[in-house]
Amino acid sequence: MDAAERLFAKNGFAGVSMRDIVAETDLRNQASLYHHFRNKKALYEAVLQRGLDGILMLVPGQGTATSVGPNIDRLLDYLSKHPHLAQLIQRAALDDSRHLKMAMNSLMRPIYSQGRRALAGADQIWAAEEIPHLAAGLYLLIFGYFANADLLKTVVGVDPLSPEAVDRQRRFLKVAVAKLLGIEDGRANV
Amino acid sequence: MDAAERLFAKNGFAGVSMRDIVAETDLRNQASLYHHFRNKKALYEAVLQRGLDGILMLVPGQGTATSVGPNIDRLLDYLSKHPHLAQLIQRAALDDSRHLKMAMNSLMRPIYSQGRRALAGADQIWAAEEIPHLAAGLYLLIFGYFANADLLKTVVGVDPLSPEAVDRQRRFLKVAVAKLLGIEDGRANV
Amino acid sequence: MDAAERLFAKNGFAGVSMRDIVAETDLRNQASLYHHFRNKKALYEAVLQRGLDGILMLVPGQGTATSVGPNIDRLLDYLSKHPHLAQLIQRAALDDSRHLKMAMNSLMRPIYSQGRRALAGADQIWAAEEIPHLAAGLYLLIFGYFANADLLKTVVGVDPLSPEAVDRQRRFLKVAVAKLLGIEDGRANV
Amino acid sequence: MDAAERLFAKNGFAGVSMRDIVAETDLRNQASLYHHFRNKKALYEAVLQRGLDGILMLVPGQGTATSVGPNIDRLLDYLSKHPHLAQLIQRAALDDSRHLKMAMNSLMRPIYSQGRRALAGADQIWAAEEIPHLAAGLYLLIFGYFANADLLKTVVGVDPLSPEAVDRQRRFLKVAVAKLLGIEDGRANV
DNA sequence: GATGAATGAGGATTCATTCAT
DNA sequence: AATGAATGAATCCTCATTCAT
Repeated sequence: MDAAERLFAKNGFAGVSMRDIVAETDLRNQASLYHHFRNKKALYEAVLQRGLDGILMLVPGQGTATSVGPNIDRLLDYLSKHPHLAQLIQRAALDDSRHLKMAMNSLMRPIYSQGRRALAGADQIWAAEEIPHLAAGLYLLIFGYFANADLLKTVVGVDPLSPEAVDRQRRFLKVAVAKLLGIEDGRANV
Repeated sequence: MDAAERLFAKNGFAGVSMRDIVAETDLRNQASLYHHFRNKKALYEAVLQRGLDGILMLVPGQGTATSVGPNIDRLLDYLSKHPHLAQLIQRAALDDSRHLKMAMNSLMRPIYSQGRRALAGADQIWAAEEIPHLAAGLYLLIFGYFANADLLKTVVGVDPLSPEAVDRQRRFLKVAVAKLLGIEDGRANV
Repeated sequence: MDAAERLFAKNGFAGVSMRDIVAETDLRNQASLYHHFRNKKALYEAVLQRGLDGILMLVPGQGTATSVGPNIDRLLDYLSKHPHLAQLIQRAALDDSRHLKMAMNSLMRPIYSQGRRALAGADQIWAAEEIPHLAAGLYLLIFGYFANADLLKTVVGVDPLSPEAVDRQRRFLKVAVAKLLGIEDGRANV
Repeated sequence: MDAAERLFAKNGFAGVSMRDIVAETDLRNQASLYHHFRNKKALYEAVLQRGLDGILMLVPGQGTATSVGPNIDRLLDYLSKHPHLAQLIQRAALDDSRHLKMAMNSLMRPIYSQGRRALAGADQIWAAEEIPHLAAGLYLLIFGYFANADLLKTVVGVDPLSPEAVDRQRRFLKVAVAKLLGIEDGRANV
């Protein structure tokens, strides 16, 4: 349910009542919801899984050799089109990280493989033990921007989800990632 | 109240009841809480403000010229000693970003000033309009690591708050920030 | 429906939901139940009536002269083969005694006639006004054993429905009834 | 709570709602009830325990040599003064016999000791293995009369709780018990 | 300053039942 | 005859808050 996704993203699991959700629905009664989902948690998990699935479809499957750049493009496109998603995931991470374990592993895979490639190169930027920190950092840079869009808006005063802002963030991210991954050609494709 | 801070950080405002808080206290009655705080929201805001104040004491006041490096050190020390704080702030950002506006402005000030100094330099890495994205990115890299400690633990399998992990993150951050700010001396002080 | 009988016997009318009943059925939907019974009460009454009918077939029709002994045998056989029945009836008696009035009248008839015969004899054991108490007592001795089988099991620690226990109860009842009805030949047929 | 006792006795655990109970109380709100009892089950068990305690105070403690007769008198007095009690216990026996185990053991103790005394006598009426059946029978005769008062009323048409009826039942019980325990002097003290 | 009791509103969930298919 | 979906009312229980003591 789209309504549930928006509400859970904005208010968190505990901050949303079944009443609230039903109120944004054609259904006239909470009982009807229970016909489709066994309970609130089941609804929440369905919403979360749907969101994660959408993201997982963007990242290449295991074994595929990829560079990070196109992944960034795809992620930014998707996240800016699904503005609640990053918040939903951020909240899920705070509430109960187990829900996200599988999805996160998949998400970080390309970063790891890219990191390993960097390690194989001549100028080792990162030690092997630093790769998880790098992966976490890239994840935070990408998802955090959208998850904290509200905060950014009130602090900076500009809508971070406007196409122009997203484009700026895209350019920023490309350069930043290139720098972090040690690809010297700063403004080129990564 | 320390108990309240921990609970709000772990479960969010809506996910914590006055009863939960009282249960982790010497107080035997919810009514006693109302002697110290007008209502739940007042308690929450007091907790949040106390947390933010601790952080704001770390960053230099307006007008002080600072480099980012020492700030990173101070922040990492403080956040690793107050493990709930980053979560509390992340939740506050998701729940209602207005609470954080002032604190965020102060936090980002040194980054802005550093960014402006970079702009004044010969090799302009970032355009003026990208400075907010840079500031957000640095904030995410620093705070996000702690806010998502639970997630990191379940994904990577290592406690991100152990002294060794924090040290690794410190080294990683220093290098990353140096790269992002265009200070070429990668492993040096930033 | 056998499932309904078992459930109503174990949990009482209010303690059983239509969902519970459907769950123990081939039917996949509660709506299907309403095809066969107008509502929950109708289902309950059908179940109860079916149970009572089975018992009423055991006791002789009006006007038939009977001794109590064979009736006891038939009742014990039947009740031990339908272990829920006594509970169902006991619950019905507690919930709404009107349902049982007719059945009870029929059940007590042989006791009354036996009692009247006793009254006609030389040694009047019971006064006419005591006959209802006697009838109630015999009813309690016979049905109560099965209705309280669960309690007996937890208190005595032996399954009261095992063939051996039922046989003991049968012998006990025969002697007890003989004594109460004033038939001196204690261990003989009553 | 007296109101709860009456309601639970009449309608059973599942047949009584917290609303119903509150409605028969000075309390204006269900929440108040939860201040005194953790949940519905706790309230029910408190009510049941209070009822059982009242009965247990009537039967002599362990080791005390007693005859059954005075116990019958005391029980009849008490049960007729607390008309819901027998129903409550009967329902508890049907719902979950474990609640009653201790109370039942205490109740049946005098019967057992009396039974053992009978066994020691010259004319053994009951075999040792029949003693539990005898005890159960006496229990049923005594408590069943009150537990099934409603049923008796609709069948016989006379109020079984009227003083006259209780007196009749008392006389009936004394004779019946004397006969069952093999005390020949039918109308004498047992 | 602390506590036990009370309370109205709302929390999630289940109830018996109906209706279109 | 059977089912999936819907629904209003009721279920138990928790919420934040207040008040007298």
